[in-house]
Amino acid sequence: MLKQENSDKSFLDCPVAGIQDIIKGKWTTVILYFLSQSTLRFGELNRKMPMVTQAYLTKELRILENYGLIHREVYPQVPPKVEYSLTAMGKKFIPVLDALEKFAIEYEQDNQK
Amino acid sequence: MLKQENSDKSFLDCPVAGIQDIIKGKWTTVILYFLSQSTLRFGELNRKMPMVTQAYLTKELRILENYGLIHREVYPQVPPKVEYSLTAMGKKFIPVLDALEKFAIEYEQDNQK
DNA sequence: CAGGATCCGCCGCGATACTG
DNA sequence: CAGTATCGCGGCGGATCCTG
Repeated sequence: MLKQENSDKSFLDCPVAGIQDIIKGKWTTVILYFLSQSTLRFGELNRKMPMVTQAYLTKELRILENYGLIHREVYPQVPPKVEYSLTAMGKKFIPVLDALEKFAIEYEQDNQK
Repeated sequence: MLKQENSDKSFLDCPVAGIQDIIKGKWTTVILYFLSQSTLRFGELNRKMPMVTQAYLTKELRILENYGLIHREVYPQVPPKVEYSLTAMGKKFIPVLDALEKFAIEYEQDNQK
């Protein structure tokens, strides 16, 4: 269930063009980062990023779910419990996160002198 | 010249939080990808991504320049000539591009069956 | 507890026209 | 050729209230 065709970059001679949409969300990489460390309940995840609203966090989670990167497991009980984890495809994104992390550290070091 | 403080993610226990702003632009990764292959004039770059407006391409280039990832070399001549290339910091972003490329290929393969 | 439903300001992104 | 200058729309991102 892809969100196809934003401005047809498909014919672009650039492999990364197609996935820009995935990572452009304001908190996508952060969410994926936390979920790469451990499966988390909604509340736990939200507590790790308190500046994000419930509503918006839900939205981004749905988007990532539609992209097939995260899995949403609902436990039918009271009170409700929902756990988020990376799918197989989501785990393939981890190298990107690692590279990003490495770059981020170098970037911030270089930038505070 | 960082664009500080959008919603203070700095205290977030996540290394990648700080650079989400850099990669959130609609064409950032594509621009960096092309420039990682070779130094390019404005027109050349624009021809490689024709669906992007001159105006907007200029904007994103300025942003990446302000972030210190690309270098803008102006040749004072008529007609004018401007070349864009990666800075040292920009080159440190290449591993991210490589990881993204790898992921993109796997992602798109998996998604058309 | 984990969301769904609304409402809304702002700016990302684009189209178009004009310059040195 | 490589930009600036305007103008405008749509939707991202957020606040706030309500539910099973």
